Amino acid sequence: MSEELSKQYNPKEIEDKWYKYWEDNNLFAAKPALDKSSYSIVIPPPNVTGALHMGHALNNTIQDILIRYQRMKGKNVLWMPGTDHAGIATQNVVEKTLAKEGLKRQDLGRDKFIERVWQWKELYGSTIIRQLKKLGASCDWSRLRFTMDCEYSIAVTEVFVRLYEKKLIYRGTYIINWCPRCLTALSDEEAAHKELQGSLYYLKYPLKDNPKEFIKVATTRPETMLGDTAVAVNPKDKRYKKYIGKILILPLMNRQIKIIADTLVDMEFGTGAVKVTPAHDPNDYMLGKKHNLEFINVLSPDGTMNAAAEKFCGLDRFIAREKIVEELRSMGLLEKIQPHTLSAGHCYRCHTLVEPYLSKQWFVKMKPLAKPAIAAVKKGHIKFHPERWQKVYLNWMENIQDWCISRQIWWGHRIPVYYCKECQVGKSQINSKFKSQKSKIENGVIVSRTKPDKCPKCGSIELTQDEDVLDTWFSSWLWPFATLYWPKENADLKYFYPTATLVTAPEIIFFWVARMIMAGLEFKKQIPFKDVYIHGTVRDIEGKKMSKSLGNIIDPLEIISQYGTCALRFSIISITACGQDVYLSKEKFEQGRNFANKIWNASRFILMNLNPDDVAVDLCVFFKQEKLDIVNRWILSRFYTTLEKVGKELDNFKFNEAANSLYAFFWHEFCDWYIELAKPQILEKNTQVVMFKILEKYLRILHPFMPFITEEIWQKLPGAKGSIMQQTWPHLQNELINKNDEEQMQLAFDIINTIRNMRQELEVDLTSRIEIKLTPANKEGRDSLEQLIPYIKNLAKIENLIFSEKYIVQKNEYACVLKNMHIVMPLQGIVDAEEIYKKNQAKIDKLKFEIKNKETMLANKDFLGRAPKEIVDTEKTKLNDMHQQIVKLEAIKNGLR
RNA sequence: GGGCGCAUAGCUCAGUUGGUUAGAGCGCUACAUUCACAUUGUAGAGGUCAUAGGUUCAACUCCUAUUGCGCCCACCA
Repeated sequence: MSEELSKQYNPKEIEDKWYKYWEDNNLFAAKPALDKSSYSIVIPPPNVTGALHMGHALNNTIQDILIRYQRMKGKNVLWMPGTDHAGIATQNVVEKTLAKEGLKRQDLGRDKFIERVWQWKELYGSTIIRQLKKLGASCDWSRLRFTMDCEYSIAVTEVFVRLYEKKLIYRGTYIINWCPRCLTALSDEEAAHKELQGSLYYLKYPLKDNPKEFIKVATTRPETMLGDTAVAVNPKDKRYKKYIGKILILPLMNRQIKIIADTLVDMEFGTGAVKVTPAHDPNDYMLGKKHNLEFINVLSPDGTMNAAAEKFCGLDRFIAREKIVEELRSMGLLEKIQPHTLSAGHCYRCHTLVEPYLSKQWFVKMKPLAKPAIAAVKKGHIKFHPERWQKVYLNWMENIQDWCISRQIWWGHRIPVYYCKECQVGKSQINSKFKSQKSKIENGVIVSRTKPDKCPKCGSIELTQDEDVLDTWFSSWLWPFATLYWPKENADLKYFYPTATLVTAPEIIFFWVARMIMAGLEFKKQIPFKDVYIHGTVRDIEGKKMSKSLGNIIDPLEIISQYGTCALRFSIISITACGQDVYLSKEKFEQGRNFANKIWNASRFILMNLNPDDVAVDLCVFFKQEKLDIVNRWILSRFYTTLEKVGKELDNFKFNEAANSLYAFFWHEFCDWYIELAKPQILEKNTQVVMFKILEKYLRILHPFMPFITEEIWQKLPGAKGSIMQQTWPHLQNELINKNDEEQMQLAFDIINTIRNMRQELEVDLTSRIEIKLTPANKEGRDSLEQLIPYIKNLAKIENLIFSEKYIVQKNEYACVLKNMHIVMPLQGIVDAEEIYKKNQAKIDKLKFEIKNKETMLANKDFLGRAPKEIVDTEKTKLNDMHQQIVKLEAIKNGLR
């Protein structure tokens, strides 16, 4: 007898204890074992700067459920943990701390700054890891990786070199997204398009031949006009035909620019004439190349105007915009300003408006990499859950653009490219004026796995490494195999790769998921994972995305300290339908807390009443030897039905349904009915065994969802050996599932509930014991009811239960119809007979209507031909029941009159 | 401009390939309380399944259109 369990579940006291126990006993450790098949998951590495938020909580709970489930099912599991160096984000954070000391990174210099970042990482970088442990994550922490680890860098460099050698990496000058705050190039994915209220400015450019005649152009960014080198019109446009080839004078700059014709120009938009700024707009860049125009860069990297902007030099782009508009207005060259909404890219890290900017960067040619990655998904080698994300993936992959991978920041993997001064090599010259696209730059570029001592061509030792670092995602896309020390082909890599499932959020399908598939196929010649489970976005109760800046965060750690980890995990899983967004409020975690408490108290009750000597038996053997009563048979059947259901749901990534199945079984069947029914016979051996075995097995299937509470209770069970983590997932025992027993019990429950209803309806004292007459429709019904009598009597508080053969209702009696059953109760107190009469009449009318529908359905040849036999049969029995009910209702009705 | 998702009880949402009387949690109402659990129990009220058509013996479920909300992608200056 255990009496040490407190009245309420107290998570704080036990969670850390059990987590430590698991770690101390190496229960998370994964080693290749040839006699077992592997199941591995790589964690989406959180940023080292990160702190646990609800998105992590959801993401990692799902992974932990999968891992713990597969571990118990006998798979050799690996959950690979790690963090991401998060180039720009981390650099920003460290720069902020520097700013507090009044320093800039340039004050420290590159090496010192990077040292500071590493220091910062040592101090704060493991915060998120500690928090993941609070969440119960069962990662193999001995394998913790970081995307800037030495060995990881080897993989990154290897990949760069291989791609370069395959001519899939190239350097070139193109319009890229430039963040003037972070002072770096961004990939297309890192420039998040947002709508903003802007203006459309109509400018007038005078013709050289006739300064009184103007061509009007419309622009949203008037400051770029300083870099205009042409105006373009559509060749079909009648308004402008006569001007094609003529020369305009660019105001403020007094530069001569040509009017060119190109079909790209939309005649409908603006004035139909468009200013062409090849250095500051992707479309204009294309026009510039096509028509051999000059490329004039008028912006500095920090978003101020540069020397090419002459008198506007040094002004911020937005101030310059105002000044230029003012000056044009005073010159009479501003036609009008219209409000205009446009969508423009913003830096995904600092939300600054990015500038399309001409600069020399490194790119990955994506089309050849995308091809096999598209095929892998189309052939079904990789499956998305829910399926709809497959379309999103394919759509992006089929329209993929080259990937700009160089970043002008310091924190990250240095590009493994070296330039030989002797061989006349230029380095990335962002701020240079562009005169010619044809440069000899590729001469003297050395791409090498290790730093070369001298130039292989001329032998010069004057080598400088490229200043830039690689996009963070250029290391993340190698995560599934680089964490296993690729390019070394070791035993771990062979055993655990490819991984089984990737669990992630929709936001990073392009950034990460798609690229991992490409990398896996390119470098490992194998898909990186078989299933991709995309969960929803966590939002607040108003549907807004949870974010620090909006201040609508619910802190998972706060929920953990208030309600416990198990409550957090259970709640968040039970409200996360496959791929749907999650709307959270604090109150939603009460359900998880209440459930944990319910499990706690039910277990406490069972343990208080348990005789340990009785329960040390094998359930199946016991079941075959003993003749169990229907209540015990029923709950066993229900348990195994639930076990089967939960297994299927987990295999199909239906986590919320699995959680709800577990919840409904335990609370509404095991506690509400079984324990209540079993109380009078709780000391009988049969009940002891069944009650205990179900609790013990149930704890195991609940464990992946609620690891701490199940471990705590498990350890208190008599005969418990080791951790619940090490137990096997219960085997399905089909012979214990008995649908007939389930139906019988359901009938008993219905009777009990009906009697309770009748008492309430008739205002009969609910505590008093009364006498009830039951009229089963046939002998079988009667036989099956006889074994249920004690239970029904007890729960429905019936003094005496009499079977009667006739349907006749006496004068001071009231009756109800339940399926093919007739329940008669003596009338007590004052009851409005007329009202009951009317109610019955309404029921009869409704039934008649339904009978009519059923009859036409059953008379229909199409239905009989198409519908499965089972359905036809059940429909027929239903119809029969209905007819019988009508008869009985009529009898009751007539009795009342 | 293209694509996707959502609309079901007062609120938040489930509902597997069309087939019981459409479910859960929270909230609300009534009753219960030395009994494992008030973080409880029993019951109740509350739904024209967004709207309009169509397919079908049968539609919350499939098709078409409409409305409202949300998300993603896109070079309209």
